[in-house]
Amino acid sequence: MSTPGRGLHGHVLDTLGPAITAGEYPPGSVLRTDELAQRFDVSRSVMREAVRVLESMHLVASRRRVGVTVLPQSEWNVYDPQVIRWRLAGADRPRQLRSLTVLRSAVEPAAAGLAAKHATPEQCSELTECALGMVANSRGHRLEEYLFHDVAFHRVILNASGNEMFARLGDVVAEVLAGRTHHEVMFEDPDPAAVTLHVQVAEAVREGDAERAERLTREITVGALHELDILAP
Amino acid sequence: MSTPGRGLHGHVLDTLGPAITAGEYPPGSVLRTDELAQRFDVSRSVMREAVRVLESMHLVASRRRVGVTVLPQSEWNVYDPQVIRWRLAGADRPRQLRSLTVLRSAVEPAAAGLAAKHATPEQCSELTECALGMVANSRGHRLEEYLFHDVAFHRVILNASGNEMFARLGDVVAEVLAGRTHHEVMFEDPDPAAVTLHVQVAEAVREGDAERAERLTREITVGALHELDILAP
DNA sequence: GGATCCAAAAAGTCAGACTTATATGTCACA
DNA sequence: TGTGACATATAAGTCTGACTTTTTGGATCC
Repeated sequence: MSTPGRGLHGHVLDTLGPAITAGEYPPGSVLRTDELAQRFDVSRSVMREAVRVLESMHLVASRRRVGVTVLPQSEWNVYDPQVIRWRLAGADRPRQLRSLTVLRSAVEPAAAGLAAKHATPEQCSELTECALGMVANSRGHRLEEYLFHDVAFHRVILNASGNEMFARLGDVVAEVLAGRTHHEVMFEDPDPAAVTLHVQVAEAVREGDAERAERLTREITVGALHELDILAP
Repeated sequence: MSTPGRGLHGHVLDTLGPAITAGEYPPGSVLRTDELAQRFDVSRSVMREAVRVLESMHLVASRRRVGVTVLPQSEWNVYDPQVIRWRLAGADRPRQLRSLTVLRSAVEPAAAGLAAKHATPEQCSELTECALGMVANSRGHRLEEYLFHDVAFHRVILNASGNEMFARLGDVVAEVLAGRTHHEVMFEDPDPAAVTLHVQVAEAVREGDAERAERLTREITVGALHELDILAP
């Protein structure tokens, strides 16, 4: 997916991270560095590096004479892309998808409004191109092609907002959209209404109509939330 | 502030992190682990742990035969609380405050709307208490006391939304509010209109009026944005 | 000029010895 | 019986030095 096999400590993280975020070790569980090092067949130095990374994500806390304690979910850095990926790969994927979708529905309309004010001509073109790509692939079960343009569309909006915090949510949105296509029930072609809305958002941004861009994007995200309610009520 | 002196590698991070986020090492700069270890007078193992943490924040990338490369700002995990703190402590604090305030103005109204639906009686009480605390300290230059209740108020809203992603922005909001009080020009007492709005939001949440809670909270955040425009146009 | 090979450089890994903080149990004393 | 001081064991933290692996850049050769 992202950066696989960036050393031994990376391999350890790929195993330990998902295990912790999946709740395999309940909060308060204590792990010992030496034992983990043995289990993963790596040296203590490598294991320590892995623990440091988990610590920086606030998944664990390391204390002398105690060990490596697993922290409660409320402490986790849930905005860390790595943590998001681990959790989306795990058991409570539905819960995770929902909370991310709620976040989207707060952020994306605001981003679209700003994009209408700040988008460069290039970004406007890209946006139109993405919307057209969505239209072109909205029928005939071309789900992957549709997804590709959908993700690109939302990335452009977030980037064009000019706000760094918004822009960095591009990966999150991509994960959510991909998750919807790949894991949820999706036999049918995308909702034609949603496709139209994307085209209209591109229009509004091009015309600099912030209010309209925001309102239309809100309709898109409300639709996404509604979809979740239908699939997992 | 948070977890000072959690070992030697923590001290290294406290120096290197702010230096990198402050742009002291331009993107593409190459550092060598051994040299850094010497500079900070720590062993290579400790230095490696620090580098691993910076790497997990996507501030740097470590490659064999090359060294530790500083990544461009666009790669940074800007939602990492540690990174946020480092950047707020640095030179582009104003920019950072602005982008965080824009984020707030997208998220908090939505959170308030959800809070109106999901807040427990306890949370409603807390909210009212906070609002009253703000009123009580809104005059006579009791800025610290006012800030305390203001932060608590917004934390309760975010938590009561029931959305984990929103809830985890409590620390960010706290930093922004604290930053405004401590570093921006703020001779005068808080805007009475803002105080009233907080009281009204507490009311709306208590009454379960989501639409009103959202609208009032939007007014608060619009005010915060407007304030920034006046101070740093 | 281009493909191939070589050597240096820096990160990566490992093993072992030592240090330090601290939770916990022990024991004396009240 | 409870309480405080003290000893001890434990696990993280640190350091060092040797070795491995990957990769870059240049030298060499065709």
